Amino acid sequence: MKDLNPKQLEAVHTTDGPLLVLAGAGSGKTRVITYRIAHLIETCGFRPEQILAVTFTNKAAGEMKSRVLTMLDPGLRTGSPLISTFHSLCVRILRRNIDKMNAAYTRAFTIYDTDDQLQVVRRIMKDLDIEDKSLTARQALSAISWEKNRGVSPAAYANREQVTDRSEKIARIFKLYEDRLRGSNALDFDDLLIKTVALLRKVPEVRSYYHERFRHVMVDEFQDTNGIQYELTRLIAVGSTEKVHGEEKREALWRERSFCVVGDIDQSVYGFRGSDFNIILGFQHDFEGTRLIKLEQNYRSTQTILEAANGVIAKNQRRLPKNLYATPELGAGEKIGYYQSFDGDGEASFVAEKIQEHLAQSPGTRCAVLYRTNAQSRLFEESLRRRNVSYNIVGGFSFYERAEVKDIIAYLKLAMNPNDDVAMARVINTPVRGIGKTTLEALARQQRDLGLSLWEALAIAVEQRELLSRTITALDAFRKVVVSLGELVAAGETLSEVIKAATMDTGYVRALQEEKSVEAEGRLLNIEELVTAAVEAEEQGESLRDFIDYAALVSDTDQYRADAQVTLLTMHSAKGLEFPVVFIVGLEEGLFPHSRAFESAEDLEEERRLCYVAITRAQKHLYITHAMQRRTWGEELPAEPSRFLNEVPLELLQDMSRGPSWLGFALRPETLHNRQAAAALRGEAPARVKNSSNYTGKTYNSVDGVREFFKQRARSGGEGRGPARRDGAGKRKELASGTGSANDSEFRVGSRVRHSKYGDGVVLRIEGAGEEAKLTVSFPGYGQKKFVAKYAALERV
DNA sequence: TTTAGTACACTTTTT
DNA sequence: GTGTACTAAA
Repeated sequence: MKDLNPKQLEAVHTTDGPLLVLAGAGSGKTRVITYRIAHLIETCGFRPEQILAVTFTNKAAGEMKSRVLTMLDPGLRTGSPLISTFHSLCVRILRRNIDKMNAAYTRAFTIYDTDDQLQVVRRIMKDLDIEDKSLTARQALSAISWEKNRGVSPAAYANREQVTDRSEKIARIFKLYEDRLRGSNALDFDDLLIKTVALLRKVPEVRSYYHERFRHVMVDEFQDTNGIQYELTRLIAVGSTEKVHGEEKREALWRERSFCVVGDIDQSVYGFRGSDFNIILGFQHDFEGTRLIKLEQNYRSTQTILEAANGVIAKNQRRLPKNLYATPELGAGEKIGYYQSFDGDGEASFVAEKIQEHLAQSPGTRCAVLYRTNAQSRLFEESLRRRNVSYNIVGGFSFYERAEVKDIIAYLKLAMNPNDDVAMARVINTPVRGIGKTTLEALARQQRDLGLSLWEALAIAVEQRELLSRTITALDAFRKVVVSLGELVAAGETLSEVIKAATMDTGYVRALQEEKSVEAEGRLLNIEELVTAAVEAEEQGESLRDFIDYAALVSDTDQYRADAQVTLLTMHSAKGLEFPVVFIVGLEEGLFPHSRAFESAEDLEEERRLCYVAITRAQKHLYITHAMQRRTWGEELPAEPSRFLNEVPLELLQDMSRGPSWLGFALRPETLHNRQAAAALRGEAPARVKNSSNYTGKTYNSVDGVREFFKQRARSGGEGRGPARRDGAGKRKELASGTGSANDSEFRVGSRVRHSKYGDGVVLRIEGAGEEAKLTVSFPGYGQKKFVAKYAALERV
């Protein structure tokens, strides 16, 4: 405890009553939580099981768990505190108690991820014949989720005052969606929280069990909680959601008990999924006698980086004023590197080069590239790969999202809950068993008429024998496969045995082996990996149930490895992490801030908080970059510099661009004058702040500057773009002007080429000519791949 | 019924 | 650029 400052120490030592810790970025928040847990166990004598700490991501939970475990005296480690995400906490509670609620669910319930939910909605829309483009399954689902999270039932939604054509459709989908999930004994991510809250409210024994058990409840990243999550934690910590009146009652409640929430409204970046930082603002009001502790000493970043972060966040209206003090020993630090590139490739090259410099100068330095959307990662992957810099990427596609992995898991889900319609629809004909569209439709019809699950409909179909005998045989074979898997589970077979049966006895692996294609090889490897993961989980004492739940709740963010030299990740995933060297890329209007945030001032402020989060990840070196044009949806479009660039105090920036840049323009005296005038105007008219036009006003000058710059560029021919740049537009022009010939094709049989994913290979065959040509390329280790020359990112070596 | 080929939508951010 | 959903042919 000696290395804590007085404020941190106060937070650790406050062990009775409600406690609100406002922790600025880099102020040692996780440290405080872990020390506090250790203190409660080692000094106050609470048993580890009496402590609950809730986080939002598995990553944060895992990190906290391991830090607590290494800190605890091994002698006192009789059990471990429950450190978990909201969702896994709910799964845990529901698996033990959901049947006590009498709500048609059993403890064998299945969890539906977003993909499963979409399948359900798509099917419903098909059944209801709602298939116009104005309402996509995705939109319907997000509307439903929004309503669910606000406690609106399908009936209440249907009876609302304003009924539009759209809302009427959604109401019908909503109703069926809930029915079908219930029929499949399935819960979606929202349900996990909603049903847990309902359970704790309805069943006093369950509520008091958890209330009595957890004497100390802690919530990390509290600014990201939504109403339901808040309710959940209150039900556990307080035993009710009522305000506790009267000094005496409060004292009785808080004796040897605490409710500690930690957060920072400037880092609230999950508004899109319903989080509401008004909850943190109202906390003291909800709990009389709340102890408030502010952690304002930043131990992470240099003075320069902090000033940049403060400069940006100061532009937000909706916030609590806050001071974040730098640690003098860390010094002012280097200026912030600014780079304007011609396009996305140029940006990626700059970043990769700088990373190489840093790694050469001080080997072992951890670098991170932060972007707004996952789609941006590709260019950085390519440029790093070209330079042989190994990297670690967080997000994108997860292992558990791969088709073959989901297939095997669907079999396991069916073994435990054959009524899981989504799982059933997924594997009933995988591998192919001759159960096609017609048969499925027949089953679906019966299902609808009799109100059954797909599984029950199948059993009846087999019995009635009204289908072709060949079909009946196929259906019965499938039924037997699932039944025998179910028997294994019922007999208490081990996780590894069941998963082996799910891969072998279903014929899944055999089908892949017979395919003998490269893709099948890859799938087999993934299945192998899944089995290995299951065996390892079993060694950790996990059951099949645990394993499946884990697969449903892990996100891509969890793949983060702290030891990697270079990490590529979104700004959202970067929350809670720190890196000596940080690149924030794609600072362009429409990308960051994202165009979806343009409509409302609130959303823009959330984007700005995201910018604040991104900047404060940096410890020593920070770079910000933007491109003059960027490829979106395959189209190269001009991009305007982000308004956030203008909000960083410009004197903190050092221009590393080749040639003239936006920054150079912004720093010209007359421009500066305009900026100051604009700033003064803003200061005089604070009432207009809510108007979003105010935001565009700030970048107005700079936008003009960019146009000017573009004009100049057109005349002078532009900055030095890399000679290796593949310019799709240029090629198209050549073709159009009639110069296209066989010569036009970059490739010949025998050419050596490089692909971003498969590495170096040799062209085996070319079909067609020019950019439409189809190339067959052999890659050592990956086999043969086919590409269309126009689309494949193939480079000649 | 299956498969190959093509059209098309996709891009916030996460459990 | 990429993955999925639909369509046409076998």
